Amino acid sequence: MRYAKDHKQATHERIVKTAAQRFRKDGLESVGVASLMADAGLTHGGFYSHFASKDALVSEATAAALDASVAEMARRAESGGLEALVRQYLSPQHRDHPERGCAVAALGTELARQPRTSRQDFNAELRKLLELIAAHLPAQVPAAARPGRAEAVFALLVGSLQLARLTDDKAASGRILQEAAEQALKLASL
Amino acid sequence: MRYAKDHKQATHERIVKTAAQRFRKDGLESVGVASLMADAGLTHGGFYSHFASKDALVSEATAAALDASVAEMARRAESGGLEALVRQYLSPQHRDHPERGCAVAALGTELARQPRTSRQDFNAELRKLLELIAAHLPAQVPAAARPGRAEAVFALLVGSLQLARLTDDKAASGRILQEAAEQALKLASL
DNA sequence: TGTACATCAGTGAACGCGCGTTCACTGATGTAC
DNA sequence: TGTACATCAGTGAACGCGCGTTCACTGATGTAC
Repeated sequence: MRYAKDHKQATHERIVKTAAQRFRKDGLESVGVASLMADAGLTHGGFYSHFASKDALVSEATAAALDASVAEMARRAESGGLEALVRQYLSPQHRDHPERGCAVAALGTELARQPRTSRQDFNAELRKLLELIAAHLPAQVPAAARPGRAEAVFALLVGSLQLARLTDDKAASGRILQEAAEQALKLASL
Repeated sequence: MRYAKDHKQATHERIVKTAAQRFRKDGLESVGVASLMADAGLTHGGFYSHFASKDALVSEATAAALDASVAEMARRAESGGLEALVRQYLSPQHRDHPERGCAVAALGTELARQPRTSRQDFNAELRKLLELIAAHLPAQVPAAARPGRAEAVFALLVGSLQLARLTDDKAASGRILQEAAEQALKLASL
């Protein structure tokens, strides 16, 4: 072959990574194939030698985005426990940079409208994320209660971040984040 | 005038109502002006004698959608307290019918990307909703803690409904709703 | 070592289509005489 | 009461544009001789 053997794969990953950012920043429908490929330093024509359709990219990029978040959250939890994970999730930086943050908080309502088959990989990542939280709940939470508790904690994180992003008053937004962190940790340890 | 004096206003409201449903069902960008007007029994040309732009309709229809939800939630809370509100919000019917449900849960991530000015009316409705929840928190919650607590409770509702809509496993989805209802009521009364 | 060839990642023109928006019009009906 | 006119909510053709997708091609480079 005329290119290094991992050349195409590297390009593929670059497109996915670019898409994962753009989708979280601008939404699934506002990001066109041409503008996306330009962002990745390519022309739009080559897109279809990498993906069967834009939908296929949406499916792959949203799962990749969530996968990266799960990895980062795992690192946080490893070093600072659930509290570190929660405080990072509900930080002003996360609120102000959806393009690098949780794909559920950034794209949740749009993804819910996506056909089931396009969401499979995303859902697998979501299960990993919930297991991660469940594993880092305080020791006193009984095993049987952990999955449900993890879901409630994560739901609170997602909802709070979205409310903080929706609110037009910056002070209120910061208050929501802080309050939610306290409530999330309280809820986790009940 | 050749039409009854409230004729145009009635048409305007019909378009807004149709849009409020379609947007919650299909998202803000998937709903075109022509298809929307057809749904309301009109042709697309007349749209601009009712609204300055599609964005103006988005702004008006999303606020109207949330306003209707707030009214319904107020009715629930009036008759059955916070618990009735929570159980209705986290019901399978609400999960399966976003077109008639809460606009935050249906459109939250898209609305967060909308320009500030387009979200003003929506945000006013959101504040009303939070005040409604705050007013129906248990009596023992001190006044100072109520706004923050209401935000956390609502965030949990929004996040849970979105997770229940995202999950591809129907059983897990139902479990999320039930768990969240318990946790929300617990969180409200701490 | 040097040259000819085959490969294929990436290019860019072109496609049909639906989008938001504009505008000259139609025709039903309230008002004036 | 009957007719002529003015109003204006709603119609539908047309606009430029960007969308997702296709495809004949280019040209850099690894391989074969």
